[in-house]
Amino acid sequence: MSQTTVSRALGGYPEVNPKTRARIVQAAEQFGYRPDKRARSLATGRSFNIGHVLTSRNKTELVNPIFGDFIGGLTETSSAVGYSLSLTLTEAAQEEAIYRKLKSEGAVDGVVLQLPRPNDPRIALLKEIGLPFVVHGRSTNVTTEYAWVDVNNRRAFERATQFLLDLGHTRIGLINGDETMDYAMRRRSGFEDTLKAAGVEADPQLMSRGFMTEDNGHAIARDFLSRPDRPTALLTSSVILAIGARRAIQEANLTMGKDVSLVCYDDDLSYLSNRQTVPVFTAVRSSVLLAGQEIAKMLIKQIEEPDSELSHVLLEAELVVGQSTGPVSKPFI
Amino acid sequence: MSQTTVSRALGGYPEVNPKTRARIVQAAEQFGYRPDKRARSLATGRSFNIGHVLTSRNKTELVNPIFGDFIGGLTETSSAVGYSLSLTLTEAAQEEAIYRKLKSEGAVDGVVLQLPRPNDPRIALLKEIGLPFVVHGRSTNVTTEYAWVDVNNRRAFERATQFLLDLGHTRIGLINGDETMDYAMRRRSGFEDTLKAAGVEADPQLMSRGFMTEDNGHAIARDFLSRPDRPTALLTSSVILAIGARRAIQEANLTMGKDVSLVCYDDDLSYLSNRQTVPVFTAVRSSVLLAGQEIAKMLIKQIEEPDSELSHVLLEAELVVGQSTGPVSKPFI
DNA sequence: CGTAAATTTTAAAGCGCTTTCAATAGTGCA
DNA sequence: TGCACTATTGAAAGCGCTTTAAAATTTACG
Repeated sequence: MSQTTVSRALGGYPEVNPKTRARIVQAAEQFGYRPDKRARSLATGRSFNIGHVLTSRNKTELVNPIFGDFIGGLTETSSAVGYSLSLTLTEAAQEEAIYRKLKSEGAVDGVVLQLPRPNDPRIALLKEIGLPFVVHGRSTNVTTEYAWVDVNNRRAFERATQFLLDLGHTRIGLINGDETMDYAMRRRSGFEDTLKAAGVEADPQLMSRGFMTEDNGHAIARDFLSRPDRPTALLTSSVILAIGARRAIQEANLTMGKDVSLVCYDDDLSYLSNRQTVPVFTAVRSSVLLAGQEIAKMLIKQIEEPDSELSHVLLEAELVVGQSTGPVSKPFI
Repeated sequence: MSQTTVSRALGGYPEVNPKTRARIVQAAEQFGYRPDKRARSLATGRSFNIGHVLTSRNKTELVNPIFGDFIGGLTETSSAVGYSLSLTLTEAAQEEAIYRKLKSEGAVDGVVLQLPRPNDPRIALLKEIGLPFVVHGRSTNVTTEYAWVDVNNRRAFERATQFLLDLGHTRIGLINGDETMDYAMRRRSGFEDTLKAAGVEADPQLMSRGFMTEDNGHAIARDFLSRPDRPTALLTSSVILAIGARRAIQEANLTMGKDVSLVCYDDDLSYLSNRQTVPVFTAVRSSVLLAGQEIAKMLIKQIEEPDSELSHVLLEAELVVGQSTGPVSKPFI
C-alpha cells in the first residue's frame, strides 16, 4: 500500500475503495499505527491545539475558582473532536508577546480569551496577528466584530436585585468581584440601575469589590453588618463569597434567610454544588462549564470554517430560590 | 545566512560566531521570526508538550477542587522552560487507548498521572509503552520503580489525630475522600492506627467517605452530630468538606472550636485560603500548587535526561492551629 | 470488443525545521 | 610564507505526513 492511500484511508477521504480502506484500517489497528501528530501538523499547517493563556498578576488570581470548571468544559468539547487544550502561563506584561509567539510558532490554531476588561487590547491584537479567538465575556467599548460567549451579567443582577426589592429589602449590600473586569462592571450597573428604578438610592458604603475569596466575603459582610444601619440583604458575585458572608452572618448571631437575606451569583461549579432540593443559597445561576463547552465549539468551528460568520451567545442566568432569602425583617423594631 | 546557521544561532549552539549570532538574533526580533514549533517537533522528535489526561467518571468528579491549583502549578513551571501543558479528556474506559494514542502520535513528551489507586494499572501501561511519567501520589502494591511526588498523607492524618487526642477527644468522626483512591486509604489508616495506638477504638459508624463537596461535608457531619453519642471532634479530608461540616455544626446550635473541634486537610488552594493570622480551620496543610510545580520539574528532567534516576519526593504536611479546635467539652455533663 | 470516462492508486514534491558531513576561512607556529 | 589545525559556515538529507499531478485500473457503453 502506498503512503498516499493509507493517508487517505485513515483520513476518511472518499476516493478510496471501501475494501482497501477496510484492509488499511484493520492493519493500522493491528499494529497500533497512528499518523504522527507532528508530521501531520507540519504538512497541514494546523496544530490541532487550542490555546489558553493564563496570566499571573499575582498568586491569588492565578487560579480562580471557576478555572477548573471552565477548562473542564473546554477540554470536554475539544477532546471529542480531536483537539487538545494547550495551556501556557505568563506574566501579565508578557501576554502580547506570548500571543505573537503562539501564532508565529504555529503552536495553536486558535485561543480562548478570558476575563476581558473594557476596551481590552488583546482583542485588537489577536485580530491583527490573525489568530482565531473567542472571548469568554465581552469588552465594553470595543467596536470591532469578535466572537464571544457571555452571561447576561447585567440582567442577572437586575433580577437578583429586583427579587430582593420585591421581598421588601432596600438596604442591600453588594459584594462584587474585581470591578476593573467587564463582567463585574455589568453586574454592578445591573444592581445600581434596578435600585434607582425602584427609587432606592444606592449607598456607596454598601458596595464593595475585590478578590472573590471566602475570606474577603467574610470580612466585607462582617463590616457591612456591623454598621448601625446594617443591610437587610446581601448580594454577592460568587458562591465562595456567599459562604464567607454566611459565616459573618452567623457570627453576628443573625439568621440567614430571616434576619439577613443573601443572594449570590452561582457559576454552578461541580465541586461547589448549590443544587439541593431546596438550594442553600438563593442564586442567579449559569454554568461556567457549559460556557466552556460552547466556546470550544465556537472556536473550532471558526478554525475549520474561517469564512463563517463570527457568532455570539448570550446566556441567561436562571433565578433559583433557596433558603437564604426571606421577607425583610426590620432590624430595629 | 544559511538555514543551518540561523537554526544554530537561535538554538544557542556554541559553534557560531558571536557577531553572527547577534546579527541573526536581531534580525529575528525585527521580523518576529520564530522557529515553527511543528517543524521543530518533527525534526527533533519531541513535542515540547507535557500531557495530562482527565477522565470523566462522572460530572461531579470531572473537575475536582484541586484541579485548578494543580494545573496552575504544572503550567507555571513548564511554561518557564518552554513546554506547554496539553489537556485531554476521555471516558475512564478509554484511558489506556488515550495513552497509547498520545505516544504513537508523538503528541506529548511525557505525562502526569493523578489520583492513583492501589495497584494502578496505568503505571505498568506507561512503562510498557515507554512514555515518561510522574505520578502525583503513590500506588500501593506496585513494586516496579516509578517517579512520584506525594504528600505524606498517613503522617498528616496521624498528626491531626494525635493533636485531637492530645486535646482529650476520643470520639472523632472521619469525613474522608473516595477510599478507592490511594491517598484516602493512607489517610484513613493514619487515623485508625493513631487511635489504636492510643487505646481508642475507632467507631466504624464515625468513618465516612465520598465526594468531597460542601454538601457531603454538611450531610455527613449532620448525621454524625445527630447521634446520641455524637463525636466531639471531626477530621475532614478537605477544606470544602470542612466548610460543609461547619455549617452542620452551626445548624446544630453548637460552637466550632468549643463544642465540636474540627481539623481538616488543607491543599492550600489559592481561592480558598485558610491563611489568616489565626486560621479559621486547624489543619494539616500542604500546597497542591507546589506539588504541581515539583512534578513538572521532575517530568521535564526525565524527558531531557532519559538516563537520570527516577526520583521521589515526599512532602510533609504542616500542622497549623486555627480557631476550630479546643479541649474536649463533654456534651452530656 | 474497443475506447472514453470514471474510479482508484501511486510517485513525488513539499511542509520548515535539525543535524550530519563537507567546505571554507581563520589562526598559530615553524 | 606555508602547513596543520581549529573555528565557522553551508549544502543536503531527512523527520513522517498531506496533497498535487500523473498513472493504472475498472467501468460504461456504442
